[in-house]
Amino acid sequence: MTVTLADVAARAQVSPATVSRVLNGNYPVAASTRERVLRAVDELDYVLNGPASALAAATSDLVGILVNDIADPFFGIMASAIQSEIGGPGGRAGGERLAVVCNTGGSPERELTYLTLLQRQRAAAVVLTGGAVEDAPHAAAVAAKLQKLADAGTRVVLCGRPPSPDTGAIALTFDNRGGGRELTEHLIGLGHRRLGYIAGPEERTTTRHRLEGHRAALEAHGIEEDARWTVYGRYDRQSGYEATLELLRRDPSLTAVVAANDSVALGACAALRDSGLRIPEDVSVAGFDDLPFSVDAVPSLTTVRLPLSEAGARAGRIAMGREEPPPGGIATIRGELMVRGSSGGPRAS
Amino acid sequence: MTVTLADVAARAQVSPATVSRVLNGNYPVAASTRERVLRAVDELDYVLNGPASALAAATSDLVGILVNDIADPFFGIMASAIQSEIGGPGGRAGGERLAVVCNTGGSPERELTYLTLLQRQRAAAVVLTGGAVEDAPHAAAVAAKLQKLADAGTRVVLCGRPPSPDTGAIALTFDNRGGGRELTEHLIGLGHRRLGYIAGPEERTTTRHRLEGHRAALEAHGIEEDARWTVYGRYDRQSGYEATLELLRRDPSLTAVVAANDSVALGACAALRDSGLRIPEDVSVAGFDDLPFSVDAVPSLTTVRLPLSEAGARAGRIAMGREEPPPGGIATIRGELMVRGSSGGPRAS
DNA sequence: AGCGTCACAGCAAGCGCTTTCTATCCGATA
DNA sequence: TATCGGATAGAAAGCGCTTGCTGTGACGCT
Repeated sequence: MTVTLADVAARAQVSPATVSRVLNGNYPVAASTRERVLRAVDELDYVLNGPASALAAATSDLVGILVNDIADPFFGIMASAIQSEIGGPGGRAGGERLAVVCNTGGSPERELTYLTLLQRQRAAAVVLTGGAVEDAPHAAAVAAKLQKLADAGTRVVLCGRPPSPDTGAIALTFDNRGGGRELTEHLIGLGHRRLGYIAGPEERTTTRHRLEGHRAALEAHGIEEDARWTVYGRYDRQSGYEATLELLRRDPSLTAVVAANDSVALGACAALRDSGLRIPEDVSVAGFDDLPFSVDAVPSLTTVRLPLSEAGARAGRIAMGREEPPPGGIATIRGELMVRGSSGGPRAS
Repeated sequence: MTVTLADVAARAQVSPATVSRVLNGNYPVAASTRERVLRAVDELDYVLNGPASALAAATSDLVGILVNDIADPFFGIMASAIQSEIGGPGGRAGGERLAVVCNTGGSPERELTYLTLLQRQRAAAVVLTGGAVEDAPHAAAVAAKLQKLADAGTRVVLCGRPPSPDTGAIALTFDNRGGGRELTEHLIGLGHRRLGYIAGPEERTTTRHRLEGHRAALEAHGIEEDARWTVYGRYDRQSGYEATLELLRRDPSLTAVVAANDSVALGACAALRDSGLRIPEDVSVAGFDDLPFSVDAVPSLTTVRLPLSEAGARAGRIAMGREEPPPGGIATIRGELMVRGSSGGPRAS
């Protein structure tokens, strides 16, 4: 039924071993033999059996990429960059590898299950993107899993995720705290003193770090934060919309709204507009990430640019062993403040 | 070193066969035995060897999803929906399956290579999303590959892609032509007679179909198209920006610009604004797809909504054999015209 | 001429699991 | 009580490939 190595060997009049070696190309094979084999492969339209070779060689060419939400460009961009370096077809490196993008939906259980699935497939490497969940038991479970993967020879890279100490995982972390702080300082510098903050899900590291940066900025400038000024939500537009209405309800005198990310900021803009407020004349808005659409918003969004693509590419290269991991296995990647149209001085109050 | 089935068997005092049966759960195993085995699995922290079981069982639990550009929400949304039905952790269906999202970057070669890689892994199913390339040799090569996959028992589903006759592939096709026509008719209905069109890459089916719809509308209303009114580009914002400037240069009297998709439309809006034109007072703009950000654009984008999520979910279910394929293996999915702020009557000329 | 050296090619032993077929134990049936 | 069939468990034969080790000529060297 299906063509096997043996069939090719028979046709090329060589042993299966030789065919295997031609296909894997890491053993001397005479040119004439090689050609004969390749011809047979071609004629029989032979396709290697992946599982069989993975079993025999005890390695696989799968690389897992875990993302929270594949529909979110934040992850899409990173995944794309990672994958471009993983190889896959078109990648520079030989040895075609299959990049597996796994959508965890932000769920800790799914994350764990995917990790197990990848472990089961004996993945060559795994890249985890995006913030982690702070829940201690889960964090421990994930750490244990990463440890195990690393022990089994799977290279583990965290991209845009806090380091996971003692697991052998390389971490490329975004400086969310620093970015958050810089962003809020920018607004404070413009004269804002009453700033609302729309945070992401409370249990995520990214949420906490950005918020901490925000608060550090407030504190540094002697601004006492009002508990009403922070609302938690999700990392999506709708959440931003609703949270903004809530903020406005709690304190209509706010002159700026800092959002957990750009999508949230967009929702915030919509809510403000629907409430009859102008941006930035009445209320300034700031996002985070600088996703492609942010520059197209009207007004364009003041935000913190994260080098998603660069970070992803680097993570991919490290995962493939094509780049030295950073010293200590940890690198912090800074964001860049992008001042645009959505932020301005506060209205006279 | 690594724990194998045999180790578990030894520990549970049963044969490897029994362990396998417990794990796969499709053979009667006494409750007490099962429990003993599961305990051993737990204690040893055993993880099944995927390749080995795939080899022995001659089936794998990998499902491939091919997308043109993972960083583009159009594909991200579909991929997400497909994956949610594929199972993966959290999916309803048992038998966890690993969804593999492959980024072709729109390149025919990569598409083919990924298909081979998937074939090599003996994927359980493959879903191809997005338009195809029209290039005949390549189309034939892909068709042959799909045929082979289908023959090997891999379920093949096309989602948002034209049917591939005689390959055994199920097709859920978007009615790009109809949508394009409806959209342009809307603009014509508003009084526009001079409409620019920013198409996607010339060799893609999606591009052609949408353009055909546009032209059909023009023709139906007796509007003769000026060759200067069509510009080809890519499916991204920048392309829309540049193409719009080009259109404006060619014919400043245009009163509407129809874009290949929403991203392009956003670029068009930016270009128009930068050219000092108001939307829709001076020039109306229309997009296609209705991606999430379209409603947030200012003005919000008139576009054709494609039920990406629903289509993806359905494709996923069909791929998993959990839903009947449509009669004839082909279903056409219609878009829905969403009239919003970016389209209005033409300026008095 | 004799022998060590290469450069290749083949043998065969698995890799870790699934699954068919067979053996066994029991309660049920006559 | 002898027989049977159902319910479980085990033995063993692969699944298709990789790879360490073992030939085997051909060549070059002394």
